[in-house]
Amino acid sequence: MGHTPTTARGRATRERILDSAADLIQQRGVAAVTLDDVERAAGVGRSQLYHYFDDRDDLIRSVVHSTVDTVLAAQEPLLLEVDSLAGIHRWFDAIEANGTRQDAVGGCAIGSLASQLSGRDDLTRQAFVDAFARWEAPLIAGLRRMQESGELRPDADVTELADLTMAAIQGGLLLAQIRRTPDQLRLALRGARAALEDALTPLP
Amino acid sequence: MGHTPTTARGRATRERILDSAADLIQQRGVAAVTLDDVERAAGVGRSQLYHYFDDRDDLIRSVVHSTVDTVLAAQEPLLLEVDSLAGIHRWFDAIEANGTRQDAVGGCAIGSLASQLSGRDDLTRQAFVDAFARWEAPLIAGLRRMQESGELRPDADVTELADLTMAAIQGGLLLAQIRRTPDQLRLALRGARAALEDALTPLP
DNA sequence: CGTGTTCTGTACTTCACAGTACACAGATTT
DNA sequence: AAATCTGTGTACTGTGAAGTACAGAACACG
Repeated sequence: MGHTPTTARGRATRERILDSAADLIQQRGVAAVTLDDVERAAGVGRSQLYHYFDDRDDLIRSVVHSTVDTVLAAQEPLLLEVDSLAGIHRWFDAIEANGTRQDAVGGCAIGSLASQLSGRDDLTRQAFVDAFARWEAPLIAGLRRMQESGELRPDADVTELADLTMAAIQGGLLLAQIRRTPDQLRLALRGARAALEDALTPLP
Repeated sequence: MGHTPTTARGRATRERILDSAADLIQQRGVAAVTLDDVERAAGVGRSQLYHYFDDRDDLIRSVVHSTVDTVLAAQEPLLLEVDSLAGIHRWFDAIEANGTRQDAVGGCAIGSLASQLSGRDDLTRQAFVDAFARWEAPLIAGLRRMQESGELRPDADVTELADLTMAAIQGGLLLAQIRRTPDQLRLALRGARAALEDALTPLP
C-alpha cells in the first residue's frame, strides 16, 4: 500500500501522481505507461513513487480504485433519480452527453481498464466485478421502486434489465472508442430503452 | 511483413507461431506476452520469429488480422442466413452458444484486442474499424433484405439497428468476461432483440 | 531554535526482453 | 552430387525500464 501521506503537501503529491498516471493510462493504455512517464507528468522524482506506492502494480491498482471512485461519484447524483421512465431518460441523456465530450471518446474509463486488466489475476478482476456491482446497485434499486409503484410490470426481472443496460453502455462506449464517433453510444442505448419500455406496465 | 513461407513446412511453422501467439494474447493480454513465451508455446527458436515477422509489432498486427479472419469466418455462414426474424434468432442463439463455451468467457477476441490496441496508432485502430465493418456488413445486408420484403418497417434505419446489435454483443461479452458468467451475453442481446422487434412491420 | 519525521532529488544497479549474428540442416533444382 | 535456396537452433548484445541507496530539503513540534 505504500505510505499514506500525513501532511497536506504529501497528499497533494500522491494525488498528483495518481491523476497523472490515470490520465496517461487512459490515453495510452496500461502497458504503454512507464514510471518515468508518470514522474515527468506529475513533476516528481522516483523516490516519491516508491514512497507512496509499493511498486508499479500497486500504483496501477490504486489508479483503478481512484478511477472507479471518480466515475461512480460522477454518476451517483443522476443514478439516484432513476425511479421513473423520465428519470431513466434523464440518466441516459446525461451518459450520452458525457460520452459525446471529446475527451471521453476514449471509451468508458472503467470498461477500458477492465478489459486490459481483468485477465491479470483474480483479485484485480474482482475489483471490477465490485465496481460494476456498485454502479449497478442504484439502478437496480430504482427499477425496483418503479416495480413497487406499479410503473414496471411485476414479473420483470430488474437485475436482468440492469445487466442489459450496463452491457449496452459498455458496448456503445467500446464502439465509440474504436470508431471515434460518439453517437454509437446513443444507438446502443436505444436497445436498452426498448427493453425497458417493454417491461413497463401496459397502459390501461 | 517478414518472409512469406513458400514450403509446406514453413507455412506450418508460421501458422504455429501465429496460433500460439493468439492463444497467449487471448489469455494474458498483449502486454503480458513475451517473444520467449511465444517461442516456447510454438516450439520454435528466436530465428523463426524474425524470419516470418519483422519485429514484435509486426507479429501483433499479424495476430490481429488472423484473429479477425478467424472470428469472421466462424460467423459468416450464420450471418448470411440473417434475412428474417427467425434467421436473426438463429444467429443470436449461435452467438450465445459460442459465448457460453468455457474458453470463450474471455470475451470477444476482436473486442478485447480492440480495446487493448486501438489507442496505439491510427493504423491499428483502423484495422478494427474495418473488422467491425466487415462483421456488420452481412447483418446490414440481411436487414435491408428484410426491409425490401416488407418484414421490416420502411422507415427503420438498418445501419443503426446493426450498430446497436454489435454494441450489445460487445458489451455482453465484456461483462461476461469480467463476471465470468456467460449468460450476461444472453441478457445483453435481449435489448437488441427488443429494438429489432420494435422495427418490424406491425401485424395487420 | 533544534531535533526528529516526513518528504524529495539524483544517481546507481539489475534484469528481462527485444533484437542480432552466425552456423547448421533440409529441401529442391540442374 | 554440387550448388543454392529455404528454414532452424543457439548463444550473444544492448537497452529501457523497474527498483534501490542515500543524501538533502521542508516541515512539525518541543
